[in-house]
Amino acid sequence: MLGDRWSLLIVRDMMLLGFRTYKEFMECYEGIATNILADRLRKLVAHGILTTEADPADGRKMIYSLTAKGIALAPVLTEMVLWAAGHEKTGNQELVQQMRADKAKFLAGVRERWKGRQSIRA
Amino acid sequence: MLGDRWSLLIVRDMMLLGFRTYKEFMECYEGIATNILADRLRKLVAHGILTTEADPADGRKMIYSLTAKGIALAPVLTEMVLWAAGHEKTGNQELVQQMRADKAKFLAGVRERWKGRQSIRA
DNA sequence: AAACGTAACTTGCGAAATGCAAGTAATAAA
DNA sequence: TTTATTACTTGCATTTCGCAAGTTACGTTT
Repeated sequence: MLGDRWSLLIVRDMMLLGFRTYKEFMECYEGIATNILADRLRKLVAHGILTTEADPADGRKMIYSLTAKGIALAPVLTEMVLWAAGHEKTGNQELVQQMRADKAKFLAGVRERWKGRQSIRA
Repeated sequence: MLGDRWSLLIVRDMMLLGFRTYKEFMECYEGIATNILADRLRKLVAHGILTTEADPADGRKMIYSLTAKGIALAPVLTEMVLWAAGHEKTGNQELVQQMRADKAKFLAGVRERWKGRQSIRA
């Protein structure tokens, strides 16, 4: 269900970088095909990890949100980031430091930031 | 590097179910193609997550072992199992109970069980 | 209001990855 | 010495993917 090249990256970057729109994903990932991005977003919604809603401020935009189930992936992603930081060359050392310094606090922060940002339709 | 359908399952089942040989993986996973299994094992070795060595007791067998880098994936896999258990229908509730009851103890147990079982070539 | 730009897609096509069936080589068991 | 087992490889059809080029709906500029 998350066992492909892009799905977890999408969730990670929503959670850690605050991505919310198609365009943000498209511009961030080199190599992702636009049909694949659309497909992955659709599947993540179908699996109850994301929701979509139209942006009230701009009718062209769709806003993606993490559901509770999606936010619950935070510990998985945190451990993955920490593993990668310890065993591979990775960027965003600042984030890694935060995670390492106090994991529980970091996770609480993630959950706090997503409070209220979730769409009504859980 | 782990972003495909099988790699993490292979590591998970080595870690949690004690799989060590090609045959064990082949019989366990429905749908995995034998060339793909060979390819994934090769790539995991190339990435330093596994090592291979001939079984001294049976010349036909190759024994796969987790490296320190592979064992370091334990927290990732644990969080994934817990997430899946909480949000999807999964099996092996006994294991899940153990993880939930005392995560640190569970992880210590995993590391302990793999002590000495690693091949000489780290 | 006409023209242009932008966001989120879909479609078509060649290339790469995958699943499946059928080998093969080395070793072990009968 | 024949048969079984283990760990693969090879060939081929199917599926998935990356890339380029639309398409549709909306927003912005003039």
